[in-house]
Amino acid sequence: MSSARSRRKRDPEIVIARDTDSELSSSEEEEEEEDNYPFSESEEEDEAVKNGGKIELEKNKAKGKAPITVKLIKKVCKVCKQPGHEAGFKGATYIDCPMKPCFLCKMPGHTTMSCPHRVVTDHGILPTSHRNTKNPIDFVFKRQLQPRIPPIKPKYVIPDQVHCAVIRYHSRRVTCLEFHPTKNNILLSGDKKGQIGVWDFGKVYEKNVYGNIHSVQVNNMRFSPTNDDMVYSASSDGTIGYTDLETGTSSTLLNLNPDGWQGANSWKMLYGMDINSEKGVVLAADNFGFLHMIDHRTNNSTGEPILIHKQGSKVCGLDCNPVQPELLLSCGNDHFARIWDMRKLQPKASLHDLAHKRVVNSAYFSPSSGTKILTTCQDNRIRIWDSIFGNLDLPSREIVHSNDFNRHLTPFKAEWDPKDTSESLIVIGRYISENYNGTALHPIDFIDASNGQLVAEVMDPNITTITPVNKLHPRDDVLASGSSRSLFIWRPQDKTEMVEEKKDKKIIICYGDSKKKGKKQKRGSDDEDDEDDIFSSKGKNIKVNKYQAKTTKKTKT
DNA sequence: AAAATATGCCACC
DNA sequence: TGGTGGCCCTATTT
Repeated sequence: MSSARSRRKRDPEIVIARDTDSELSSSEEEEEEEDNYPFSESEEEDEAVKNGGKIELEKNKAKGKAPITVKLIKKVCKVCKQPGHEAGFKGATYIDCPMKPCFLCKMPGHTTMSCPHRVVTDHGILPTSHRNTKNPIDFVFKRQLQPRIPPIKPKYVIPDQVHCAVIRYHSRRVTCLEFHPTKNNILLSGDKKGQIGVWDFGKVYEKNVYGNIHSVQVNNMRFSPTNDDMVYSASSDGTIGYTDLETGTSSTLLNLNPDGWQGANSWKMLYGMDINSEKGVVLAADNFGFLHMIDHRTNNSTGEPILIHKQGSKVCGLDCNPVQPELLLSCGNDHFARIWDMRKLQPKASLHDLAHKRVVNSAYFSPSSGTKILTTCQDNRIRIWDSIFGNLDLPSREIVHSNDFNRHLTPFKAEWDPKDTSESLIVIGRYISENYNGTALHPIDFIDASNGQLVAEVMDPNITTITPVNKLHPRDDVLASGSSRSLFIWRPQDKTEMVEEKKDKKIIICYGDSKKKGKKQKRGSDDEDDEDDIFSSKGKNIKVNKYQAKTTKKTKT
């Protein structure tokens, strides 16, 4: 029990609900800095390395002394297998393999530690050539649309404090999030296993998990524009589900694998999905490059699938323009984001192809005017096109940002703040960690897309996992994050404190792990009788001193 | 506490 | 193009 008390002392704002787990090892850990870092100065070792390691040295034979046998295991870098250096974490700081290009900007000649994009506040914008402003449409845009966009940027409100959380809510990692269109405290979450969670984070304890909708990962969810209770979901099982959140009843609107498993080469998966309410269609795209459409009123598919990306390549995302219903944006594994005219949907008939260097995880029109485009690419760059009416050959800005592909992680996607009328604030999780007072944490970055400035980096010492899934609330100053199997709700610090004065404190609920859940899977919804498991892994007792989201400076080591 | 494993999927040949 | 190998700051379990 003393451990629980001491944790509270360190982190007074967090109340652990249902703390049945009393064996939290009190945290004497960190800062032990066992300096065994394998750059040994010993002659023997140097020689050993020269000789290719793993050797036996026999000394002083001639002098008749007993032979000294020294066995050395060859120390090689786990990344490049070369001796002389080692890559990996040293404490909370990751040492790159010098033989590899920089893990952040991908340029050779330096490592991530010394990458110029790592330490600067503007995250390294790469300016592109000057825009062509002679375009007449651009002129119209500047006269008619631009005045609506306020010239002065609002002061950003950053939700930087964990307000509440459900730990290990899902049994597999979270893949997508969606806020309810009208109920402010309802968050939908999809996971790798195909389950969809409905969480009332206002009441914190109220949650529901639907496990019967999909058999594998949910890639996208959208509420019906005509009925708040109904949700469309696209899954790697090749189906679009249509679920009533009140009753849990679900129907399948589209099934791309009606004949079941015929091998990996033919199994279709659905990724990007969006709804065009003007046209009354649900759009979804598969991993073979095709776009599928479903009539939203009859719930029947309309027409044949259309090839919109390279044949056989995955379409990662779809986005309908919020202002111009004729405009559709897609992105995919063929390294392109494409702008489409809905009236002219046919192969190779896109209005524009936005070239990228790697897979494009996401592409979004800006939320209010629909005139900007934001993409997230696996080449560790966020790209912004400031006007779809201008010259689209090159992005207006490229922002170097750590959001690599990793098979174990849900792909990173930069998301607009839907409340920011200046259409500049974006949020995206960061892959690489920073050393925050001895703890490796992966922050969530708020970036001003208009200039590449890092506005804020938010993190919580209890969240040691990478947080690739983030969504900003459409109306409130709330950030929802999916990190591994857990969900987090962030609110601005000052507001949180106001709430705390009159109400209780932040609550973190913890549920049992997936194994335990297996025994009573049938009940699907409430597993509250499961044993709690409070931050059971490394994060629980980390000592991190006060940090400030807006002005955080990394502790360099 | 090191090692396995779950796994998808992208890059590359 | 299809097959194969990597897997270069994962998370979790054993």
